[in-house]
Parts: sequence; structure tokens; C-alpha cells
Amino acid sequence: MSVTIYDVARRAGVGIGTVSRAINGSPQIRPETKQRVMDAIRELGYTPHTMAKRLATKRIGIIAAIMPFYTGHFYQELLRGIQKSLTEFEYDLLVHFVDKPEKLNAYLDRTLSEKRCDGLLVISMDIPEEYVDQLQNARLPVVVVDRGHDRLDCIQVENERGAYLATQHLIRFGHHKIGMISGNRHSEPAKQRYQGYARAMREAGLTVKPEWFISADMLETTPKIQQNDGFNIHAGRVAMKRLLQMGEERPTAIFAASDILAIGAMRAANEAGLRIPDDLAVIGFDDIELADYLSLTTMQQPMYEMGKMAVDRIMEKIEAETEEVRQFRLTTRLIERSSTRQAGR
Amino acid sequence: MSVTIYDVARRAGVGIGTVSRAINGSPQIRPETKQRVMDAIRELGYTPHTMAKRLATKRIGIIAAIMPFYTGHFYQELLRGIQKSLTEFEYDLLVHFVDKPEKLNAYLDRTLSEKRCDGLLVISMDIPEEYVDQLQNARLPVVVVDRGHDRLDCIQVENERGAYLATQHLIRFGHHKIGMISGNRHSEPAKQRYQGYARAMREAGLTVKPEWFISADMLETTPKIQQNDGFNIHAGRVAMKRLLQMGEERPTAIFAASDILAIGAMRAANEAGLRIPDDLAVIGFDDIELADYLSLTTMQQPMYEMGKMAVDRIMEKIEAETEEVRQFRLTTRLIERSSTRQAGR
DNA sequence: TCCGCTTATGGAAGCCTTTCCAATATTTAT
DNA sequence: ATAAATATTGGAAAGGCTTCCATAAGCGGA
Repeated sequence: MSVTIYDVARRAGVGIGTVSRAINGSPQIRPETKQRVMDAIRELGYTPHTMAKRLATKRIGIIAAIMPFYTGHFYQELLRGIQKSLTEFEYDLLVHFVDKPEKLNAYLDRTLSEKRCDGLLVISMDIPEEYVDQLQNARLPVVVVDRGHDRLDCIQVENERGAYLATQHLIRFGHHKIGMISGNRHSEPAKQRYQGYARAMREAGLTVKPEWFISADMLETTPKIQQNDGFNIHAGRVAMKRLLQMGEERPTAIFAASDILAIGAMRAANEAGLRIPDDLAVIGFDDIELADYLSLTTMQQPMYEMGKMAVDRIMEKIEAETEEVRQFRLTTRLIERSSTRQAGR
Repeated sequence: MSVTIYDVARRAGVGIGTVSRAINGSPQIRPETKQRVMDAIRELGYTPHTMAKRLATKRIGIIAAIMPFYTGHFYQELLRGIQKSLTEFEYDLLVHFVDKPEKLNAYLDRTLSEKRCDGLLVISMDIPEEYVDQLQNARLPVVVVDRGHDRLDCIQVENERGAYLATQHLIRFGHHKIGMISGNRHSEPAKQRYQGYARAMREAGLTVKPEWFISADMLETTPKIQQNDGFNIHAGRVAMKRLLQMGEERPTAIFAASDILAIGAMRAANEAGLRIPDDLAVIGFDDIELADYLSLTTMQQPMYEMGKMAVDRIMEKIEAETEEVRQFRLTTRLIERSSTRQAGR
């Protein structure tokens, strides 16, 4: 039924090995012969059978990515970077979105029991300990993205440092009463950003009032507030409202652990009649599109680069078949816009 | 090196056919035999070789989706629907994001010359005429999503009708001077939504002033304004600004062809000191997350359902190997929030 | 116990490549 | 012109699974 290399070989009057060599650009073939084969291919409308090729070469040409089902610029950019690099390698991207953490396990089980990809990108998720061994035993190259890991390759942004710099930026502008709004604390980046905030405060000799820190898990547990792991606009707004209830005691500047939280916070401030940055300075984290639109100062994460790097690294692992583990950290960059400014002016 | 069914067969003391039957749940096997095979599989740590299976069965278990590189809730929800349904069928999703239309062609070429998926979802993109024949000849099941097509299966929302109803909603509230803000006019949905708007106006005996219609392609061609095919917040804002320059002649209500445009428009209105809905009523299209947050009345598109349906349909085509072409249209739903209200109150 | 029918089992053949080795053609050096 | 070295070529074997057909085992009835 379908045209195979045997048909092509017969038509071109050569052997199947020669056809294969012609197709795969082997130098071991005379140009005339190659031309003859190519003609035959065109005449017969031959297309190679991908699965047979994959069986023979043991190379699948697919990288799988597992990631949470979150909205947002962050993942969009990350995917852009991933796609870009993958296209260069002529690999395809298999994506699997996960809404509940349990589903990660199910997917890992499936990936381990059927080899359907050459490598795996685990994005913004924590791999349960028991799977780490399994992944290593299976010799499946894995790169963890947006999370740290001590036994697997990982690529992440310097969350602690970024938060530290963001907070320092506010301090430099003369703020003393600096609050922080965060998504759910259990996530790794949330923790690290808190650390950075606290360190900057400490080093500047400022007190970190516990009531100035509000994370999504401290708010109501409605679905709206909890979506995206607490990194959402509603949480930012509600958290800010709560801070504003403190009256005179309220912070004069806010470090938000993500731009979308910052935007929610800005909204609450506006609703309360406060002007930004005069009455309240706000700095975010991410640099999403809206941040630019709303003139939000923020710490930019190199998301696109992170995606590219993740792919480059996994390809390196696939090709070198190395077991070596490397941790990468990318730096953040301050994007100064008008939501922050010299205090008291 | 790796464990094959031959190893399993030997260990279990059966033939390879029996192992295959045990694995694939064939009824043609004695329970005890099956148990013995399963034990052997566990003892040896056997995992089936996916590519060999695919070669033998000619079934790949992968659906590919091509879509533009746009941000947003729309695609997020669509993907959720796709993923959900695909998981039920135990198929994987290969995604390919495209930034420039030319790249669609490159991808189609590749898809046609190597069979790497059982079916193809083309999302929010127009397939060049010459590829339509090729796709049909290759007998690759295709479903076009978010666009209409006369020779291929397609699933789309009733854009014309949705826009008609949205406009009617404004008319019902007593508005006579209704403007429209749109993304680039060349896209199919943009055209259809304009048609619906115009029809509602016509039927109500209202004049459609040409200067009340502004689309992104009529604005500056900066990257910001042109991103996402003109469906972005900047375009909405700039378009609204322009409408407001008309002074007394300006529309009192706006139908925006997407929520994000509506949000940009609302921003411009606020900046000009106008209150919504009192000074200006705004209705959007999509029902993205922010719409709820900002209390924007909108026409909701059933994006999740669209995704599910697309997969269900493509699976149907794969299984039935039918050539039959079907067009589906999903209805929109008015979500009334506070950006629209009885006029003049 | 034997026959005929049903159910279970073994394994060759087929799916379509790539790769490797032996064989042949060509070129180079002498 | 000829041996030696090099460039091409052909095709068997391998890759691991499913499937189909022939064979064997099991079972009920006579």
C-alpha cells in the first residue's frame, strides 16, 4: 500500500542501503546516484515512515514538558524559548498540562513505563522523591525548570537575590515600612523570595513586621484566591486591602512576589484612594506584559532564556548520555518604571 | 540489552504471542497464564517498546496542534479542553507554536512529509489553499478550530451572532451611538464580529458611522499595537483615545471585539475622566479572567468546550477513517456585569 | 473412551528503517 | 599496465511489537 524504500530502490535501480544513504545525506554516495534516488522518491511520492525510522535509530525526536495549568506570560515566554531551541534541533514538543499535583505522578508513571520521549522537562513542579530514583534508573534525561533540585539538573532564576534587589530598590528610595505580598508560601520560589526580602530588610537594619507579610494561604481559601497557587490578581487585591486596614501602621511600599499580585495590590490601593507611587510604592516580579502597560516597576525574569537553556541542556544530556548533574541560576534584572519613586515626595 | 517480550516469554514459559495477548488485555488467554506473564514482566522489569508497538500497529497515539503564539486565557482554556479529552483517549499532545504565518507552511510541509501524528488541529490560523489538497490526499485527519472552512472540518464560535447579541444588548439599554473597536480586520473572527455589529445596528435602524469603527490596523503599526493580531490592550486604549477625540460626537457605548481590547478602552476612558458605565458603556467578547475582575460585561466563548469538541471530532475521524466533512458552531453567552447599564442614568 | 467443537497457545511473518559488512567499481601510485 | 588503496554499492540482519494461522489442549456428549 504505502511506498517504501524498497519501491524507491527498485525504481531507481539501486539497493535499499543506497536509498537510505541518499535520504540521510550520507557522503558515501555518488552525486549522480543520489540524484537518481531523489527523482525516484519524487516520482513515487515516497515519504519515510517515521515510526520505522525511530525504531531503527532509537531516537524519537520528542521532548516532553510537564507543567502546571497556569495562565500567564511567564509560561508563554518560557514556551517560546523552548520552542525556539527545539525547532533548531528538529525536535518536537509534547506538552502535558497538570492541574492537580497528583496527576504529575500519573504522568511520570506513564512516561517511565513507555519510552515516548528522549527527555523530560519538569516545569514549576516538585518531583516526589520516589520518582527521582526511578527517573535516574531509567536513564531518562530530566531538566527541572523554575525549581531547584539537588539530584537532577535544574534551571531557575535567582529568586532570593531578585527579591533582595527588589526590596533594596525600595529601601534605596527611602522606604522603611516595606510589606510583602506573596502567593502560597509552600512553593519554592515563594519561600526564596521571602528570604530575599527578609535579608534586605535585615541588612538595612529595618524590622520585618510579621503583619506586613501576607501570603495567599493566609487569606480566604476561595477558589479565586487560590488559583495559580495563590499568584493571582484577587489574592493581591485582598492582601493589600488587609494591609490597608492597618491605617497609620501600614507599609508605605510593597514588594509583591509576582506582577499579577502587584497589580491586584495597586488596584486595592487605588480603590482606597491612594496614589501610586506617591502614597504607596509597589514593585513586582516577572515583568509580564501588563507590567509595562501599567508602569509597574519589577524584577524581570529571563523566561525566554530559561526555556532555551532548558532545551539546550537537555539536548546536551541526550547527546552526551552523561549522568552529570548541573544546576543553573539565571539573574533577574530591575526594570524601573513609575510605580516606585523617591519616598515622601 | 533491554528486556523484550522474548525475555518475558522465556521467563514465563510461554510464547511471545501469549505475552502480547496478556499485555493488551486480549480475552483469548487463560487467567492463570496471564498471571504468570504479568509476574514475569514485573520480575524482569519489562516495559514495552513504544516505537516498536507503533510500527506494528500503525497507530501513533499523538495529536498535533498548531497555534499562534498568543498569550491569553482563550488559548489556555482551549488547551485545557483539548488536554482533558485527549487524556481520556490516552493520546498525547504535540504542540507547535507559530509566530509568523509563514511558519505554518513549514510545519505543514514537515507534517505532510513525515507522519508523526494521527491527526492535526489547526487553531486560529488560515490554511493556505494549496495545503488543503495535500492534507486531504495524505488522508491526515484535520480539524480547524476557531476558524471556518468549507472543505475541512471546523469548529468555531458564532462570531457574527455573538457580536449581534452584544450590540443588541447595548441597544436594549438605550444606546444609539455605538462604536466598535476591533483587532486587525483581516482575521476571520474580526470580520464576522463586525458583520454582527453592523447587522444589529441596521436592524435597530441606527446608523453605523464609519468613524465609530476603529480596528488595530487603522492605528500606528508599532509592534505593541500589532501584537496578537491587533487584539491587545494597547490597541484598545489607543483606539478609544481616538474615539474620545471626537468630543460630543463620540459613541456612548462600545462593543469591543475582545475583552482585552475592551479593557484597554476602559482604561483610556478612565484616563479621560469618564466613568463606566455612566459616561461610557463597554461590552467585550471572550470572558477572560480579567473581565470578571474588572466587571466587564462580555460575550462568553465556550473555549473549553471547543477544545474538547475538537478532540472528540478528530478522534472520530481517526477511528472511522471517514472523509466526511462537518462544520460545527458553538453559541456564545452574554455575561452581564457592571460595565453596561441602562443608558442615561 | 472417543469424536467434534471450542478455547488457548506458539511462533513465523510483517511493519519499515538503519547499519554493517562483504563485494564491486573506481582511482591512484608505481 | 597493474597492484593497492579508496570510494560506492547491495542487501542481510536487527530493532521489538502485533497478528494471523496452524496446532494443541480442554470439554461435553455419546
